[in-house]
Amino acid sequence: MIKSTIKDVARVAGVSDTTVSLAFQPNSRISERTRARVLSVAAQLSYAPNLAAKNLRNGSSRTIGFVVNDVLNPFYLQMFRKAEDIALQHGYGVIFAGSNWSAEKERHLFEQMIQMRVCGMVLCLCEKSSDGIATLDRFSVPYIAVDSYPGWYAGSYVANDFCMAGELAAKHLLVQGCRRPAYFTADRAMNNLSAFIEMQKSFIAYFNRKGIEITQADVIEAGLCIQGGRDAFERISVQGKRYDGIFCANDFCAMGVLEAAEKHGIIPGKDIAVIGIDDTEVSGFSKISLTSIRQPYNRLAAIAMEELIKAIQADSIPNVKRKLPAELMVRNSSKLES
DNA sequence: ACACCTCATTCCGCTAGTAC
DNA sequence: GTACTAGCGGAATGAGGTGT
Repeated sequence: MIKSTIKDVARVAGVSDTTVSLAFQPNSRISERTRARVLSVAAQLSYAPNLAAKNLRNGSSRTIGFVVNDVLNPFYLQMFRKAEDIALQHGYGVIFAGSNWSAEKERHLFEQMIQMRVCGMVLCLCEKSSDGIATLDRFSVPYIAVDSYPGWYAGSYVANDFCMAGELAAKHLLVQGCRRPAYFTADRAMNNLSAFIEMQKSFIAYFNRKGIEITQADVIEAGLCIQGGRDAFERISVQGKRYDGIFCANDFCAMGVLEAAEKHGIIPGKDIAVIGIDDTEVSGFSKISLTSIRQPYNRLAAIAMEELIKAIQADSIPNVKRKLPAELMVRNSSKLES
């Protein structure tokens, strides 16, 4: 525990506490000789400026909150890393926290961050309740939603274009010759997320426009993990359903589908085309070679953080509504032999 | 005259202590 | 039970002192 204060350093260095404070600020109005002496004493006494007191005086924490749904999810971590880089460049720190898909925990995290006096927040919303957003509005905390946002949300966002993602998947499957497509969505706890619904709608609509019917029966609750994909494929096999193209709500689910299909003697990339979304690092691994839809998570995090900091510095509300395009990464799992 | 530095004061939000 | 006050640790700043 650091026990030295600015006064201790000032006493030992033979200067005032003001001079100690100035010594820790670059380009401040003290001589380099005094600065060196003060910093040397500070080092001897293991003194570090007290951030809490600094924040107390300034009325600002220079900290931005970043709340996601699942801290273990690789693309949330990827966004966090980029957002933190941008924040640091502007002299801000970032606190990262996960709601674990719970509206109650989400609101609790927002309240905690308000009490910590964060300057603003970047949000991956669980979309199950508007209470959290109402709380941020009540305390005039600037925020930007990233990745996706629910229908009732009226604030700023930098989101992925999930309609485009659904269409890219559908178009690719159709070109590969698929005529019996299915959509493997998240499990019941999460499949109301706008991202999954948008992808589902645009995927189905594209096929319907091309005269291929997809009904609710072809929308399979699978989940976002490998086991979920395996189990869902086993279920449809037992039911006797045969599909020639499957679009999964994420890459892990798609990997489970690849494995289960092979177990049934159905070869992905030959008998069935499989597409995931997120383009995780393992998807490109040659043994897996999963076709996936790449979302521009780094750009998304960077734009959101830049816009948020701009608004904080201007003491205004962020004003950005952007959807970033997705990109299809074609690999072996979806190349059907015609 | 100028650079460098000190001093005194104010401000911030919260809370323990005190007075009524 | 309520209201008020002091003090916590720094930053900021204007006024003023000191040395060259």
